[in-house]
Amino acid sequence: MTGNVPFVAPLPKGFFRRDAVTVARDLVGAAIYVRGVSGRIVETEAYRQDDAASHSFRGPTRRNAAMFGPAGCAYVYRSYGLHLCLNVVCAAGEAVLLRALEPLTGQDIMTQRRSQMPLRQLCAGPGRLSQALGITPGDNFRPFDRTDFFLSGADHTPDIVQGPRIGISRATELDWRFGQAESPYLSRPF
DNA sequence: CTCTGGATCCACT
DNA sequence: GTGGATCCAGAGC
Repeated sequence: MTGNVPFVAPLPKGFFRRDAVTVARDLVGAAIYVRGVSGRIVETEAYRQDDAASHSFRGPTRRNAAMFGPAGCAYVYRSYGLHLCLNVVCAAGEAVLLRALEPLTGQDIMTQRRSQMPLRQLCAGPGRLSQALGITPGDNFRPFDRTDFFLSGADHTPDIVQGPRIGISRATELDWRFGQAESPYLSRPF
């Protein structure tokens, strides 16, 4: 296994203010730092306003307000009444769902938060990822612009695979799920 | 106001 | 592979 050393490469200005599909692809291989723990992003999904599977499809509401806020901020929502899911806001009404990480630092903390789950499953899924990172509803709207809440560019360009998004019932024909090829930390194989 | 169905995870069979 | 947990936003009346 390689790449267990954290890296920091600030993303270019305007990186997030783009099409969510482009950002979703470009975030594979990037790293996320949240309050002392970090991971490499190995799986993402894009959601756009012209996309029947997106929370933003029918325009701004109270829940999806962050999706219409500044690019580069978090959109956090509760799923199935239990889990939290973490997105990064892109262009207006668009966001990238972070679906899986390869744990980098703070593995002990993440393991504790995740009830001693094995490394491979620590961040393999949007709810698991949010729990491992300690994301709360209070992180909704939070900009990724601090050392303890940050998104870094990739330290190398991984091979990318893509396919249909998971767990949706509309717009299933769109291949807007992106992953790092052959990563053992994916929520599901492609 | 009521009703429905999730951008999920986990335990169990 | 299946079903339960758990709850609230959004839609419709």
